[in-house]
Amino acid sequence: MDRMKKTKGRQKIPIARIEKESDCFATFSKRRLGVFRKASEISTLCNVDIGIIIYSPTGKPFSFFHPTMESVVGRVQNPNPRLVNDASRLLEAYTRNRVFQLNQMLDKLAGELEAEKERETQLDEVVKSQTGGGGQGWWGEPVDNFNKEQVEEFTGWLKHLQSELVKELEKRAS
Amino acid sequence: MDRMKKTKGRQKIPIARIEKESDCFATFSKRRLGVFRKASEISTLCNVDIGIIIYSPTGKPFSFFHPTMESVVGRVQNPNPRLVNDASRLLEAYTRNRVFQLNQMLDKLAGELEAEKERETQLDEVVKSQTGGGGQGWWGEPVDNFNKEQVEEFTGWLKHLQSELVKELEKRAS
DNA sequence: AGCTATTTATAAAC
DNA sequence: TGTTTATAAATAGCT
Repeated sequence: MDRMKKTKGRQKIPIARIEKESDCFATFSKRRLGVFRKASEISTLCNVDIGIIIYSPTGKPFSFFHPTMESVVGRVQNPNPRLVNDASRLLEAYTRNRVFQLNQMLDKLAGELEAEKERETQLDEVVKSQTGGGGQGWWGEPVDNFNKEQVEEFTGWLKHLQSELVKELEKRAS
Repeated sequence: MDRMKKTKGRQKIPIARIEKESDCFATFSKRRLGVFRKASEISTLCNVDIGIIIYSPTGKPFSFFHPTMESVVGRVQNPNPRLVNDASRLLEAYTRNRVFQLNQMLDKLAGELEAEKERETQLDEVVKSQTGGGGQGWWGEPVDNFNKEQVEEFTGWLKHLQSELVKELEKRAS
């Protein structure tokens, strides 16, 4: 016997702007996850790097990177890096510095709230060892004085620092 | 009467590295299109901006941006497009994403502090300690989203730094 | 955040 | 690469 269908099931919709706001938000949430899942799958299946940035209807940014932002942007794993990627690395330096600042500010503010907070985090160690605790950071150094070793050190340090920062950020965000 | 089925149809596969190269390539082509189609759909349906960069198994980059790269990274004319390639743009978007999130956390934390004045003083201190009390460089700017001047300044800085780094890398290669 | 009926994506084979 | 087919997976409309 044919019982009443519980729902209409999935319906075909035209690929055009969804005007009703609530429907639009709902669709965005579901499909964003769908896109990220597909991205994750292809990166696993084919062992490729992928990065996605998407802004919600309210303007909030969401991102997905696999396996890491660095691998997508910097192509560190690429055995034949091209010169153009160096621009990416430099942007990465900018990013890291920027995020570093923000972390410092977060520390400062959070410290005001929680009084004596433990200060010897892994991140602190990394930063300390790099800045030498003394003068200005690496960004204060004139570019012209870069030599081979410094360039290598620089990129290696960025790589390391980035992973630490990302870890730290994830921790703080949760 | 049941006739022989022409094909097995779609089969379930585990989401794990496809070892056979030809299968991997075929899957990549199909799924890359699938991801881009999904991206296109969500951007149309919800009128949102999205950017994707994906590298093929052979390392070739493919990108999808809607409606334009500029809109995704939220920035206008770049003086030197070659300098900042797709990956760099995506990185910048990532930066924005991070900065956005951190700004939100900062706002939340700051809201729990009482005086706005006090907050600004503290931020100022952090910035000062960052820059060694001296410079007024872009890295010393208060936390905020990029504005036009910053972007231009940064681009100029990047251009200079990149040319220097390229020189170094060329030296290193010879 | 769940539930289905249905549409859509895609693995296999050509 | 492109096409077909049968089945797996995603998701629109409801709750």
